Amino acid sequence: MADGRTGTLLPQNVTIKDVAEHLGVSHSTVSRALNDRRHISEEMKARVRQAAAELGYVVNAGARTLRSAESNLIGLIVPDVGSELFTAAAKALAARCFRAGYQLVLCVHEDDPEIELRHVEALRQARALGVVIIPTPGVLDQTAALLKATSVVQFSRYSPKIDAPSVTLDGAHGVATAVAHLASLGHRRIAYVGLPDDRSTGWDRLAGYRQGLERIGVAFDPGLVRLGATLLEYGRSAMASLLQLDPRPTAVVFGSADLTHGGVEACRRAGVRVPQDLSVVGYGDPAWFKLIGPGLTTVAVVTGEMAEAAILQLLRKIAGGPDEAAASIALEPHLILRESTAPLRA
Amino acid sequence: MADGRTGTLLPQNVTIKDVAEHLGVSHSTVSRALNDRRHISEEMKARVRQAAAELGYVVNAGARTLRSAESNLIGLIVPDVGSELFTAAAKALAARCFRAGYQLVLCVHEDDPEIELRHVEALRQARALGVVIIPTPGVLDQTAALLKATSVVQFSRYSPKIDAPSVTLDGAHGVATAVAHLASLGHRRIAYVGLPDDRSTGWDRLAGYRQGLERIGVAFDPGLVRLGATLLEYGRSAMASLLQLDPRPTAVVFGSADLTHGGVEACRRAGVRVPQDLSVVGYGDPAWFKLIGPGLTTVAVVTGEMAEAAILQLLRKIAGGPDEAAASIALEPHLILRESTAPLRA
DNA sequence: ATGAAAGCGCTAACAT
DNA sequence: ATGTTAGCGCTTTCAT
Repeated sequence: MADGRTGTLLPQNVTIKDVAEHLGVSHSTVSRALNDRRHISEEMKARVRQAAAELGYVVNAGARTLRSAESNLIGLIVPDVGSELFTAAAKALAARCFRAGYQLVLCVHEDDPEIELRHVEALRQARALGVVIIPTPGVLDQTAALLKATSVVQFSRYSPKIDAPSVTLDGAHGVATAVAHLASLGHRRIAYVGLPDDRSTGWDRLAGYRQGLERIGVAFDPGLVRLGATLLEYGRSAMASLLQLDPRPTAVVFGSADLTHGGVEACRRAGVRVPQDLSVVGYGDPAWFKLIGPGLTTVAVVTGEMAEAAILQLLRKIAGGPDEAAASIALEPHLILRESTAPLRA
Repeated sequence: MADGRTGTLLPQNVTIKDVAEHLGVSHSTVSRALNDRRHISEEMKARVRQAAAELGYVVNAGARTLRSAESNLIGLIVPDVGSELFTAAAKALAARCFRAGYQLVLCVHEDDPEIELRHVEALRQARALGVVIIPTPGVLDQTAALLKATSVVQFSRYSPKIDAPSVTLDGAHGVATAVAHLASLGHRRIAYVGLPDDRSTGWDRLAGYRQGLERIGVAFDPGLVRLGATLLEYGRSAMASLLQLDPRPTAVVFGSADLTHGGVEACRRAGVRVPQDLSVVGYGDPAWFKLIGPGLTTVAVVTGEMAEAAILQLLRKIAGGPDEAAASIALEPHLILRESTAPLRA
């Protein structure tokens, strides 16, 4: 009764055997023809292709995976899907994967280690070939263990638990440069709004802030620092609270694009003029930063380059087997000077 | 020699047979235990789970797919990965898929129908359960045919070739409303910068522009219309050329977020003040639109709602089989009034 | 150049 | 409650 092969409308289950039967040949011949193997006549190849097309044959990737023990899946594991960083990574990965015949599995963990684990499990189950991961701050041991069986590259963030090379940004350098720039304009009360220091990107950039201050001989003042993870909203509230201070900071450096976004919003709401009342250095460089007020001075992340570097590392690892050596690299950000910073006014 | 099962460092290929052997039971018992089937003692379940964990067993999704003829893969096919729309769709889909135990395959076609086809082929090969697609303007027949074998929902754009319901936005309504708003401020020379009319989103919004003009009794003037697809750059150049006109338009409506972005940039470069010299209505509402100048008046797309609607449709189709009826729906955008439009000056 | 047969890892129908 | 067996669709020996 429930025979999938009768004339039910959908030609769902056409297999290599059906094609073979249709042609009166063996199914291995069909396989050879379709896969362009040797020891098969051109004529047969043509006939098989023809028949396959007519019958609507579609190779079953699952069966192939079963035989070869490897899929064509590459996992992209990220905290969220709206960030500049994600966009760059996804864009580069998508293009490269497509060209190489891989499929890209998108996994969003929202900074939840449990969700992250479940994604990694699913990728292992699917015998994913490789993984690009922006890890959560609290990667679980089990996650790290599972990841060992695959080619992995850490992207943007780095977790020491995960035994895989990383492609990151030298955030410390970026933020230190921002502080130096502000100092050169005469600023001394420089605030910092950044990510929590439980993640590599957080402590890295915070360290840069401290280094920057040290170099200009200004003591670190915890009262001028705000760290938080809810990004947009936190940027708003942190900036608002800094504006309450007396004396106010004369400049502020942000540690993420979303925090910058929130901070700028807060300034606007409070009627604070940038850069007349407050100099601002953002972090990251979404295309719209240049449209904010007179254009936002910012620590520009070379997202495209980072993404390309990560993908190339991954593809190399995949091609070279699990032992392919691969070094972690950290790219240098650079300061883009626009109009949101100005000399300190007496 | 090349025995995967010897003590090579990676415990790659642990199968249920290995677990069974380890326990001295049959592999079907292991399967039952692992899948929580009936007719199996709690004790055995526990022993099997324990052993599986110890040996590092990971189920082979490929084999499972082979048996069941269905994978747990859902395809998301989109033109690009940076847009507000994509972000909304990916976010909603990712969350829902995760909860339902599906994996999300990201496919980027860059508006190239050939690439689109290859993605659809790959998804068919992988026996994807369902597909959410923002189709290219020129969907190929073969693509449409392949898509028939799967549960599909069209998102944002609609292609008549594809036999699947769509969740779109009533762009005509949105743009017409924008025109009406400008007319109420006294504007008559209202320009339009939009997408090419080869895609549903293009002609739809253009139609809205014409309707809007008609209602206020202004003749359609092709000289005030610019249509292009390269988005950001086109927005810039189209706006620049409109600003050359004599007499200039006193207001402009955009037909996409990226075009808006480019257009605003062009205004800024040309030293045109918004809204004093030119009233501007954008399209879409990325979070940063409110930070542009005094805040951008815009046709707000309810991306979140759209995405949710699309996902729900898809999940329903997947659950209900291929014959599950599903109606196309078009959501209403609404105008968000900020400060980029002003009464016409004499 | 082609066919026959085995087996990848899993589930499920059918014994016991 | 557990074991035996077959078969999903494919690739790949090994025969012929």
